[in-house]
Amino acid sequence: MPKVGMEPIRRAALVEATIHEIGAQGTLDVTVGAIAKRAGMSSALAHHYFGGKEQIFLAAMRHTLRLYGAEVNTALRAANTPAQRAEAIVKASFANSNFRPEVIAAWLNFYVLAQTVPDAKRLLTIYQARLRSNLVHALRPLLRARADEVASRTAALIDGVYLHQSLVKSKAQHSQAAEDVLAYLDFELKETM
Amino acid sequence: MPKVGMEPIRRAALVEATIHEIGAQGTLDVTVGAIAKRAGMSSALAHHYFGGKEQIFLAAMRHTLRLYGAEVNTALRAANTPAQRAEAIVKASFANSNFRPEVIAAWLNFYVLAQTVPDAKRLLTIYQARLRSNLVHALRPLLRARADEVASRTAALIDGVYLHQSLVKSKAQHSQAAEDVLAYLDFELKETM
Amino acid sequence: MPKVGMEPIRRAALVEATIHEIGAQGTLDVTVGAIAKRAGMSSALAHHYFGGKEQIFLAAMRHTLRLYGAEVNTALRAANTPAQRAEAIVKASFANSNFRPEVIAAWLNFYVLAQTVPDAKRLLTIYQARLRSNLVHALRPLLRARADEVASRTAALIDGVYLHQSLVKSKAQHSQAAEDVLAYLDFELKETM
Amino acid sequence: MPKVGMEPIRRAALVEATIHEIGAQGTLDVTVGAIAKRAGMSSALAHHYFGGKEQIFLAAMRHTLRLYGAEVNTALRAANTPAQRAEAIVKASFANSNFRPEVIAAWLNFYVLAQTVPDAKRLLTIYQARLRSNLVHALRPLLRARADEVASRTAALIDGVYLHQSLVKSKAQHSQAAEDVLAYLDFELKETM
DNA sequence: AATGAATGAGGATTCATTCAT
DNA sequence: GATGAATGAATCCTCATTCAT
Repeated sequence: MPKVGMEPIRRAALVEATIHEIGAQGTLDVTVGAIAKRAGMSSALAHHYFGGKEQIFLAAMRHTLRLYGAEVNTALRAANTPAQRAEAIVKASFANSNFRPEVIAAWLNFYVLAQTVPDAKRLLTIYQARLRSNLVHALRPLLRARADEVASRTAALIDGVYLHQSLVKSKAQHSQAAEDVLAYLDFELKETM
Repeated sequence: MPKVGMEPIRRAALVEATIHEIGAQGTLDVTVGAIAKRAGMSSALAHHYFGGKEQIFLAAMRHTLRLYGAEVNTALRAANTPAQRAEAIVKASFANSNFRPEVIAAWLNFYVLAQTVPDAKRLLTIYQARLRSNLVHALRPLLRARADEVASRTAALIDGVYLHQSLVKSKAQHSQAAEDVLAYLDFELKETM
Repeated sequence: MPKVGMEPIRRAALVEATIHEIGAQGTLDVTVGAIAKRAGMSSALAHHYFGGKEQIFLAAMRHTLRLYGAEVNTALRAANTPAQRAEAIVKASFANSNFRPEVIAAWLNFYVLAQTVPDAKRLLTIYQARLRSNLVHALRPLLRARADEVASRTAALIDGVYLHQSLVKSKAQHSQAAEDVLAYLDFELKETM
Repeated sequence: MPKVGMEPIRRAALVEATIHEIGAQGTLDVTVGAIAKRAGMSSALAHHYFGGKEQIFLAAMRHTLRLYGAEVNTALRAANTPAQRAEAIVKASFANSNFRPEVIAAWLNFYVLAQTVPDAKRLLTIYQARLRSNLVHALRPLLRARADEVASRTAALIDGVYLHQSLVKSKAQHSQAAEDVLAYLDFELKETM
């Protein structure tokens, strides 16, 4: 039992536990105690490391968004043409790591958190801006003036698919979801060529 | 002051208050007391009429969905061509009565409620099925086999636009939102003709 | 068990219990639960009626100060000469109802509360001002210019005697304490005559 | 940095920090963590050196009383006549080092501590006895039989002035306070001569 | 000597819900 | 029909204290 340098380990465990707990309950109505228990520690320690429930939630958000961002970046780096770039972004959005029931539920609840907690709103806004920016960048060479419009629509479509998926607790069919959005993109792109 | 016949009035007042309260707080974390106060009665009476908090929420959901359904039906009745029918559905989705901050926030939270409360999930599922069915019905003559796909996409797009709007507390630009989705539909339809 | 008009009864019971509890513990470190229990109700009800611990304390202070003020007024009304008035004030300060262990301990702790809670400080300041004013008024005809000085000193002496008494848990000897201060006053007055 | 011989330094730092913390908060409701932080060490170390919160408080009391005692002794050694001795005691009571806001607040809270902790009561009782004894000793040659009475009164007056001062957060006017009590003493003494 | 890690216990506060009137 | 009265249960958070290193 190491007694030093526990902080990053504990924090990571709590963040992980928070996402799973929110996912399991489908609500932000989870107790710090439940999160801490799942993370294998006392609720007092959770408070010690994060200062409060809200900060725990925010850390979980940051973690989720960071993971998502990393997924997108990795996918982008493997893409060579504009079309591949756009496709990469969409596929990353529905990658296995993101499109799991608990993450979908967490995502939905982050939107709720954003209604109340300014920092949460800020995080989500940044995420949306980055997503749109990535899409515009990929689509500009192909769609010119329409790139903005299509990017916005694609972004909304992605979130809409997530929202729908939150109702279907059955194993999330990520390939299906990705295909759905990709079909739309293809449609737009074929049109132009 | 008649003592009888108050029930429907009280219930309506509570439902109305619930939506506003959820909208104002942006959360389901509203107290029965706050709802009852806004509705001008004691929380005990709220319980008397609804039996519990969950039922109050469900009533608020039913009310919201019913309003939305009515809006769609009215619009549909004024439409004559398939294209007009599709357009009517989209426009109704963003009508003034639906696309207001408090209703948007309530809508988001209904999705959260659906994660926990089976009846809530059922209601939302019914809503989605009806929306899709309406869209398919309208689009079939125009898009044939692709009608299902486009209907699904349109439905997801509508919800995605709602979700995005929940982050922008500024006065919801319903016309803008409707145009957004309609542009997509036009795009699909022109393609075919 | 009457179910209506309980508020004043409950509030009075809580105030009473608060003073006794502070007296018994000798500290402000009493729990709302303990106070409520002593008053025969749940802590939730205590919060319902007072809004919070601080307000309970403040109500207890107001009650104590009001009782003291009443004692003084009653005594003053029975006094005819200036000398009798001064004596009445001192005697009232050490009357049975005030100079009991629990009240003495409460008094001490009110001074502590006043370090933190502005309203508490205000109450104590008002009490001191009134005491001094009463004394000055009584002493002016006898001591002329020295009335202010002697009044201040008498007031400080009264509080000092209280403070000393807080250390002696044995049955407070109020007559002794009153005599103590009265001896000082007599000394001042004889000097002048 | 020597690892040995730290104990007295650490203890002194903690005692000092305790008085300042109590003074700053106006309450005994200070955390060991806050005290330790102010003293520049971990709360674990504070426990290591003192064994517990109560002992830290008691050490702070002892320190304060010892300082006061030293101040009195120094002043007494410079006094030659009985009258000078009495005056010296009073002046020492309001010396700059004692009559500062934080010390006044600490003093008040020591009285509270004495309600609960027997050792604290013992310390305060000893202090009072010593003060009275010093005063009696000084006053006996001048006042004979009345020395006891006047000593008691003076002691009570000193504490009363402290108590009043605890309400006035403005810079403690020690000279004023001392004059106040000295005026009383002069009055008693002139009377006799 | 010194501290980060860790927790159990406790306390203020909130709230849905029940009940007597 | 309507409400004030009342509470149990739950939750966040704090803190003194202990312990391994």
